[in-house]
Amino acid sequence: MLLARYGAQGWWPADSAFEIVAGAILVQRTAWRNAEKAIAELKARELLSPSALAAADGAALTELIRPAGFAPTKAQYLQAAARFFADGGGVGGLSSRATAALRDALLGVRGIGPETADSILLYVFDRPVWIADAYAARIFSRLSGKRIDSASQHSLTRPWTAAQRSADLRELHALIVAHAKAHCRTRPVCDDCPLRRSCAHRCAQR
DNA sequence: AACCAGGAGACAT
DNA sequence: ATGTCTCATGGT
Repeated sequence: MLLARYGAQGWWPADSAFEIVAGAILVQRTAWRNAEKAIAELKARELLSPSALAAADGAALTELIRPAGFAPTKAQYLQAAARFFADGGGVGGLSSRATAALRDALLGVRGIGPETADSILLYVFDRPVWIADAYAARIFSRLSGKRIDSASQHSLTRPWTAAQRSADLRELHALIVAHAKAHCRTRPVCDDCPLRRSCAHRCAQR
């Protein structure tokens, strides 16, 4: 029903797989439009490849991505990720690994935490993974009427995904983001929420 | 002019 | 294992 309401989201457009990786890091705790500016700067300088980004000057990189916020930190994160992909033989080289092993390896990279790792698994490596992000937590908390803490956010959302197709999970994640943005903010009551039937608590009007 | 936007790491408990 | 604190910028 979310699909009917919001339509296909065409999620995460990017020219290359590694652009998605960079985007996933740059967008952390940041509005997409700000991350987008940083990506445009990187793209204009041909820095959106693991080797080029790993070789870039850190201070210069910091200036390029300043619009995305947390620039000094994210510059380090980006280069750590670039090194990881370069050392691993790029997306192609890494894709021979099993999902669980790949996830562990990603989590070992500075700047790649659970959400970013799962986003990369789903959108770069096409693995069927549920993304338990803040938006999903918001929706589940509205549906259940309970607060979703970090622990239950992790456990409650992960197990049933094994049989799902990655394409569906991509779309679902995108729809959840769209819905959470439109309805599940912090204020109460919404009359036209598509989840209203099962929405024991309430959704928020914008 | 406060408030928020696809988090993650360091650190303490 | 589970909570705080900090990090930084641009748009409403």
